[in-house]
Amino acid sequence: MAVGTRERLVEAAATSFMRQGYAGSGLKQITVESRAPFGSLYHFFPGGKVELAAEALRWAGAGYAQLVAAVLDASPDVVTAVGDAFAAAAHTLEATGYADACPIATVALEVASTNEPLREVTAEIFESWLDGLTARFAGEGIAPERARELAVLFVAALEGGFLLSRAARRVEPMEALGRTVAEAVQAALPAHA
Amino acid sequence: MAVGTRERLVEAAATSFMRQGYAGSGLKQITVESRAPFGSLYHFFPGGKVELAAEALRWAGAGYAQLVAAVLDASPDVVTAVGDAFAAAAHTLEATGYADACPIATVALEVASTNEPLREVTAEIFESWLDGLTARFAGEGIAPERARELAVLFVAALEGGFLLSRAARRVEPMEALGRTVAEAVQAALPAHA
DNA sequence: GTCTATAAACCGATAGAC
DNA sequence: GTCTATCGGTTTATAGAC
Repeated sequence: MAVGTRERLVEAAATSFMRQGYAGSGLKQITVESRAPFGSLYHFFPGGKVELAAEALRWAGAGYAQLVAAVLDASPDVVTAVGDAFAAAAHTLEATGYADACPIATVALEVASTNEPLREVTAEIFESWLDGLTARFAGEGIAPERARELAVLFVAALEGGFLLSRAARRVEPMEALGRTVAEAVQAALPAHA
Repeated sequence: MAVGTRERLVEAAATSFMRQGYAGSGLKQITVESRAPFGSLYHFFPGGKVELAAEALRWAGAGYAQLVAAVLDASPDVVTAVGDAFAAAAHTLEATGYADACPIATVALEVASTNEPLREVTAEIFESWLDGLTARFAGEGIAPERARELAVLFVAALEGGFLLSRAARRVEPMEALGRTVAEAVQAALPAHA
């Protein structure tokens, strides 16, 4: 088999959760879009919706981390790279009609006070993102505590940018954030004049 | 009457949407918590869930803007004020078990690609917040374009801070953002050395 | 006009035939 | 292990009694 039923279920679930949220996504619809029989869902995920969501979030979270890392790796200096990451996010928003954004955020806010197992999954994903970015900034000679602060700023601004730009259907907030976050990173560099 | 049925419905809806999201909130539950007969909901809001949500979002959005403005007004200098706002948000998160955060964000992400009327309501609320903050920063002698960028940074970082802190159930991200955003405002002040 | 009862559709989840 | 039929419960919304 090229792509198994199980993988199609995870992918369709991740897309549906990103665009419609957790409570707004129906399992029926996910199986239809996966071209999977409804019963197969409970064959592969005996834990039902929560187990499927946990796997979809982890899969999408790892993919998004790779995507951001690739954009950051493409630029030689870290300040330009940060600006490019926000520009890439803005471009993706425009290209997809403001549908493709963070695959974790909507669900994370929904489950933060209502579903403890899924809340822990989203916490692990965000923490892994922050760890990777902290190491990257620290590799530029920035002190660890400062590198962590910049990583938090990067992720929070990106998430806030998705929120504001999707609501307004304009990329201006995301573009403005690219400038201010890049400046903050610039100011933290040891070689900063 | 002290507080009318209609106002209780709006308040209960706003709280439910903030904690459980739009799709995750049931009208039945909202009427129970409002101590309102179910039929009264459609008496006051013939447009049903969407009309109730639009009014609840606008009401909560205006209230949150007032809350933030009060915190910012309490401090004489704007840099301290920005730090205080993030500290206040962190304190509220801890005091409410990470339940009381932004009353708009969860719904805004849910409806951004699925409900055009409500998406427009969330866009108007965010834009009113940004307008108020832009005017405040401009009042400090910061150029309009720069003031707008700082307003976007403030709101995006606050929203990203709610997301990261609620997921992790730790206030460290929100506190770190208070420091970095305050620094960004400091650097933009005309009197900045 | 306030409230109860219920309609009609959909939800997550399961049983069981093949 | 693939797939259908359906369970019991909940959803939004409405009809109609009082």
